[in-house]
Order: sequence, then structure tokens, then C-alpha cells
Amino acid sequence: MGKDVLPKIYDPGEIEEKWYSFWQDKKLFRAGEEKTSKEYSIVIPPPNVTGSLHMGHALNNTLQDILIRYHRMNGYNTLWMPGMDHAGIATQNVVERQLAQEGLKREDLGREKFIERVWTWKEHSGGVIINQLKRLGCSCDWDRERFTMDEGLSRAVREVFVRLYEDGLVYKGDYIVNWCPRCHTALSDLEVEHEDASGSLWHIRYPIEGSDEKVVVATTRPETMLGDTAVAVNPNDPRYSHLIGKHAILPLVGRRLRVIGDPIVAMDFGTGALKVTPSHDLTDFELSVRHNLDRVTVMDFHGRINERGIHFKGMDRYECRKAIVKELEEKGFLLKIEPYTVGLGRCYRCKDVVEPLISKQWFVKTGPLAAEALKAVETGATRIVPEHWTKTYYDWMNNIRDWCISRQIWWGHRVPAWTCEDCGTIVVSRQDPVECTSCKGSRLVQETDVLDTWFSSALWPFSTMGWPDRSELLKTFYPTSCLVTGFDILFFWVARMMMMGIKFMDDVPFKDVYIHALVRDESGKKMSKSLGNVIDPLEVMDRLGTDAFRFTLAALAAQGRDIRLSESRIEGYRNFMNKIWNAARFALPYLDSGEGLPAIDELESPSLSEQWILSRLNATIREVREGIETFRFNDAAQALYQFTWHEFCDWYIEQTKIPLSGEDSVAATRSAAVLRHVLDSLMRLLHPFIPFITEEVASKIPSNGSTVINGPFPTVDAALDNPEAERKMGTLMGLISAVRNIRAEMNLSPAKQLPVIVLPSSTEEQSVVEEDRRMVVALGRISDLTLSNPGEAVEVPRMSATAVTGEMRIFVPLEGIVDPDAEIARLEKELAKIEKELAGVQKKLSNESFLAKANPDAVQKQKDRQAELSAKAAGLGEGLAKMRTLKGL
RNA sequence: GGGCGGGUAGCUCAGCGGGAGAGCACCGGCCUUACAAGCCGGGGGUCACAGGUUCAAAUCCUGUUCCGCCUACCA
Repeated sequence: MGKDVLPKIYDPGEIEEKWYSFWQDKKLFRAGEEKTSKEYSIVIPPPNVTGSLHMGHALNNTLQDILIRYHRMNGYNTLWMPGMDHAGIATQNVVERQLAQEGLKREDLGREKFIERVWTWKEHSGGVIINQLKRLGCSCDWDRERFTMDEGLSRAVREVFVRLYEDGLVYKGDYIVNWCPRCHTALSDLEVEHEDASGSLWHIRYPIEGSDEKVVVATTRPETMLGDTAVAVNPNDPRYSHLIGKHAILPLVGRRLRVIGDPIVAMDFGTGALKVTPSHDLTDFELSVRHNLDRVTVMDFHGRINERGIHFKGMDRYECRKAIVKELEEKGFLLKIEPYTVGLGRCYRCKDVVEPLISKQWFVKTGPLAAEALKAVETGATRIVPEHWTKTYYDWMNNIRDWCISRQIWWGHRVPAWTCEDCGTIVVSRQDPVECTSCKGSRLVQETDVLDTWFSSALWPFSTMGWPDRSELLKTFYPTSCLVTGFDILFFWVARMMMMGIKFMDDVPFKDVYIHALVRDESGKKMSKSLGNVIDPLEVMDRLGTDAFRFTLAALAAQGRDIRLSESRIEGYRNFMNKIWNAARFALPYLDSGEGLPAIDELESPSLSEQWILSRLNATIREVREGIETFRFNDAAQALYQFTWHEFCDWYIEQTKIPLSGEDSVAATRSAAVLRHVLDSLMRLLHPFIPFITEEVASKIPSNGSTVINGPFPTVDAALDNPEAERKMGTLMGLISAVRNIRAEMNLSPAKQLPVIVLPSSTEEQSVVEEDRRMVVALGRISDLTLSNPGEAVEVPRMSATAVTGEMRIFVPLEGIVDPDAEIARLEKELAKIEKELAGVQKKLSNESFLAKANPDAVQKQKDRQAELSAKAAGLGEGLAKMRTLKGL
């Protein structure tokens, strides 16, 4: 037919490559800078420059690409802003590990050389993930790709820091922070992962000064006692209240410890007495503020005991614990050890146990920023989907603590603050200052700390668009339409973008936040390299194809539940891709006469199946649009799967073989026109989910104007809704299925053509069957179809199988072909099912309360069901009775 | 401790006030000229448990229980 013969099996490899380059070469992902009538924008959650594509990225970016492609096809000026995050600690660790292999430490290079080295690494090996995103089919505007450390974004970081400082929202101070002794830096509260570990509760006797009394404290960290400066009890505790104001003597050390009363102490925990170590415990630090206690720091930044630790000096924290416990025991201070589960905080990067330590750090005062961010969601300026996450968001915003933003590493944005060595003034400045603002001295020393990686990510929605300049891009695309992200970074990132966006842009950074699930393995475990349960997206894409993979993710992306991904699921959708491919293989040759086909709204007297498929297509368009627009990707994917496979392929295509190969050229042309329309529409509907195969198939449709990526996306045409055609087609499908069922249940070969007698209950049923007689005969494999008039007495061979569909009776004469026992068994089974259902319906209809109170539509529905079920039961009952008579039962 | 999500077919999960569904797996039959990665047919579930609301509950409410996650200054 002059067409390339398509292979039987869809082979994604070359096709994916071909189309991605095509789209890129033609600049089809490019957003227009100027405002048009409608804009749609998303900023990508910037992957770490160290990262490689994992399942979380794959899901996240597939969903974004679906939204982006959908809106682009719908004519929006669409921007998907891509880029990467410098990932301070993570990246520094990568390069430090490389250095270690050469036997070097970063200190050996010095700060400048080390940073140079990181940049070199970034240029050569960083950012492989970008190519992996392209492999996934992401239609980002790559010409605008940004990096959190590039010049523009660094300028934005400085501007924000300085303005926050000027507004009193950034401050520096000595506070207790989470310290990672391995990474050697402070961490924010969020960067600490909590876990339970088995530990002990040591009960230690502290003598009371000048008396025989003692107080017993319980602790999980005996080594910190070296830094104790008080003992706290609850003022309402009768056991201890009389001790408040007295002093205890710290064992081993001999320091006098004031006994203080504070309601924070839980009377029912441990011994009810708490040793207070302000320098090494957050609660104790706060007690020290309230009670004006001394702070004795006994541990250094490596987690070793310092010179304040008497003879334990130089020991590692855990070594010291053993030594202390041993000595306490020897000297009789240790009264009891009980097993206890302790909460451990670990560094989210290196997993080392975090140590609370006091140090000088920079903080963002979050209170005022959080208040605005909270309000933005309450007023609906930003909507969080699924909605239940808003509560989590509120809780966090309401309990927010100041954000420690300084990190003692080298890779990142250096804090733009300088200290004057002459007068001690701190200068915070947009440009590197040359002289002290106070004494005009020139001996200025810049802070060595860098900013938390999340500080720059917090600015992402506007820093990527050129801020602090009032760029065209910002005017056109800010606020962004939607943010798509996992809940694991709701606080890290989303909350902070909200705060910064509102503060610096006077508007929320995004209108919708769609929070998707986590991808887990088959057994529900989080995928991780250490568990060895990761499915590598790239390997999957290589083997099963990108489209199959993307469709799987979309189909599983139900709101509010994690995704358990399994290979077999992806294989299932790989088969779906093949199904699409083969449907196209079938259809394409008939579409050869492209321009000769009538438009869909000019069809002359379309057949029932044509009206039906157009009505179903219309319903599918509605479901897909609705699904994407409400972030119910799984619903949209299911609707597409169902329609494509079980309506278009199973019924429409099967049926269309008759007119397409028939001698009626008008019917053949019309049929081809509908086939073409549905195939083309389907490719468009599917395109956001599976961009490659759809583009390939659509390109094979003769004289198809442009590529699918440009749209348009199919629109609902209410004129095509046709409930009547759907009902009639249902009748025919029921008839065909009934015949097939009899054949199969009677163990007859599928090739066996059977004679069928149909007794319609109405003239409508009669004419429906009559008009599509050829379809019924072909799909039901019927040798001879006898169609009676309604109510007419037709002679049915005594030895026939019986079925009922709608209210139409179907007989298949089986004289001499089959054992009547089999038919009796089949009918009994079927009848039992119907009668059970009927009983349920009748019970409802005989319930007066139901008739009186239920919605009239609901009542009518039950009545209709009753009629249908009764007819069916009657028909099957008669068939059964006849069969039994035959058998002489 | 507080909060959130979940317990529906063998497995993975939709459905969330009126006929228990899908995919995979399973059973039976088919190389029917787009597709065996396919076609046709079929079996399979007191929707965790207990109460309640309602004419009607897998679906709403309360409690119980089990699982998962987030969060937290009981050392």
C-alpha cells in the first residue's frame, strides 16, 4: 500500500533518540519571554549536581513533563525552567573523597584551590543527571538552564542576605546547634535524621553539699556530666523541692552544681532529677538561659573531650563514656543501669551521630516570614494538593524555629559579611567592601562560612528568572503555575520558597503545590543503594522503553499513597505500548488517502459503532483533561488505557475490518475517516504521558500537518456525546459476548461457527441487530443469524443453549454437538448469580422507607435493574426447564 | 508524646454513600490475515475488627487493632 511496513514489535531505542533531537533542534521547548494571553510555568526541583537519576526524580519529572506538555498543547506559553543545585555538603564530600584517593585533604589544597577543583569536577563529571532527564523525555527549556552557584543566582543570594540583614531578619550569635563531627559543620534542624537506638539509662548519685542527702540523676549520656553546671528538678516534686537552692557536688569533677526547679522536668521519668549540661544538650541550653547558668564546654568540634575534661581529655566521646562509667562504678556513684531506647540524631549526609554544640552561627529569624507564608496558604493564594498536607505545613510554620544558615564548609555561597580587624564592626554588603563602614579601616576579613544549600534553593523560583532585576521573564512567569515535589522536602524547600518568595517578590512563588508520593520497592521499602533494592530508571528505559516507564509512573501516581514499583507492572505497560503500535500498524494503511477523508463533523449517516466510538472518545477526552487538571494522573492514565485497549482495539478496530474490506466504498471511506480521527486524537491525548511513540505514530498518519507536541490537545465536543449509541452498542456487545461465552463454556473450538436465533423484545432491539447484522455475525462467529420480530413465536430447536442480554433472548442450537448436562450446569450457575442480584434489588424495592426517602433517580435505577434482571432470570429459567425436560428430569 | 496515611481478589493497588473493580498472577480454549508483549472465555473478595448514623455503608462517625511515615527539649 505504499507504506513503510512497520515491525511487529515496537522498538523504542532509535525512535526516542530521533524525536528528542528533533524537538530540541526545532526549539519546541522554548518559552516566549513576552507575556501572551495565557502562561504556564514550572520551575524544576533542581537535582543535585552530584546526582544521578533515581526513581524519585523519574516520577517527579515525568509528572512535570505531563503538565508541561499538556499545557503547551493547549496553547499556553509554557516555561519549564531547568537547572541544578550545587548541593554544598554532598558535593564537597564527593570531591573530598576523590582527594582522599590521592592521599590529600582539602586543607592541603587550601580553600581557593579546593573550590577550583570542585568547579572542574562540576564541569567534567557533574550534572550527568541533565542528560538523564533528557533521556526521560523532559521538555525543559534547556537554553535557560541555571545553576545555584552561577553568577546571576549568586547575585540574588547576596541581595537576599543583605536585605534580610538590613531588615533584622538575619543575625549572628552563639547558640547550640546540631554539629556533625565528621562533616565538621553546623546543620539545620531539618538536616538531622532521627532514629531509635538501643542504649542505656545510667543512674548516678550526686551528693548534696553539706549534708548526707543525695540526688540521683538519670542520663543516657554520662560522658556529658563533665560539663554539668546544675541539677534540675520539678518544683512540684515533693521528693526534691526542698533541695532547690542547695548545691550538689559533681562526682569525679567536684564542681558545685546549683539545684534548680523548672517545670520542664518530668517527674515520672527516670529519677525525676535531671543533670544540666548547657553546652551539650538543647534542653539544658535553654534551661541555662532561663536560670542564668554557667556553660562548660567539654567537647571539641571533632567530638573529643577537651582540656576541661580533666583526665578524660583527648578521648573520643564514646571512649570517654566507657571510661566515665567505669570510674563512676569504681567510686560507687553508679547506682543502676537500665536498658533504654534513645533517640539518635544523625547527619543527613554522612549519617554520623550529630552532636549538640555551642558555636557562632548565622541565623534567619523565621517568625515574621513564616507568618506570611502561613497566611498565603490559608487565604488560598497557594493551594497544596493533596489538601491534607496543608495541616502538616501549618504545624511546621506554627512551630518553626530560627534557621541556622551558616555551614563550616567551603563549597557554597560565602557569607557576605566582613569583620573589621580594627574596630570589630561587622560589614554586610552587596559588593565586597574596601573599607570599614565605621572606622574606615581597610583590614576587613570575610566570614569563612558558606550558606546552607537550601538558602539558595529557597530563591529558585525568582532567582532563575533574573531577579533582582525586574526581568521580562519574571513579569511573564512569576508566580509560577505549579510546583511538583515530594513531601520529603516540603519543609526543606517548599516552605522556605514560600517565605522568600513572599518577602522578596511580594507574591507567592506558585499557585499550586502538588505533592506526590515516594517510590518504593515491591515490598514497600524505600529504595536505597545500601539496601540494594533500587530499580535503575535508566536500565528500565533501555530495556522496556521510556514511554512504558513513564506511563507506569503516571498510572501508579495515585494521590496520597506511596508507589510500590515492580518490574512486572512496567512490563504490562510495555505491552500497552506494543498494543498502541500494532493498532497503528493496522490502521495506517487504510489512511493512505489522507485528504480524501471527510471531516468528523461532516460524516454522512455514521454507523452505530462510529457514533459509539466517537462518544466514548469524547468521554475519554473529558476524563483525561479532568485527570491532568486535578493532578489525578492515575485516573487519566487508566481512562486512556481502558479506552485504547478495551474499546478502540477490542471493539472498534475489530468491527471496522468489515467496512474497511467491504465493497461499500462510502462506508469504507467513512470508517477510515473515523479510524483516522480516533487514532490521531488518541496520540494527542496520550502524548503528555508517552511522548515518543505518539509522535512517531502520528508522524506516519498521512498528511498530518505538524508534530503532536505542538498540539492541539483534543477538546470535548458535546455534540458527539451519544448515550443512545452507547446503549445500543452495549446491546450488541452483550449479544456477541453471550455467543462467545456459550461457545467457550460448551468447550467448542473458537473457530466453530454457530447458528444463532435472536428474539428481540422490542423493535429497537430488533433494528439494532438488523442494522449491524454483519458485525454481530463476524465478531460472534455466527454461521446463520435468525432474527425474529418482537413477540413473534419462533420455533427454537429443543436442544439449544440459552442466553439473555438486555431483554433479548438468544438461542444457540446445539443438537448433537454438546452434552445437555454441560448446558444445565452453565445455566444453573448463571441463574444463581442473577437471582441473587435480583433478590437484593427486590428487597430494596419492597422497602417502603427506601421508596419514600431515597432519591427518585436511585429508585428508578433499581426499577430498571429489576426489569432487566427479571427478564434475564425468566429467559434463563425457561431455558433451564426445557433442558431438564429433555433430560427427562 | 503529637500528627498524618494506610489495612479491598494470591500480589500491587483504584474506588470513598445506592449494582465489589483494574493490572499482574491463576484456570480453560485459540498462531481468527494489527498485535502470542496477542485473542476469547472463566474462577477468585463476610472491602482489618467492633459499635453507631442512614431507607441504604467498603464508602460517613466513634472506638479497637496492626503496618508505614512525619514530628518532638522525658534527660
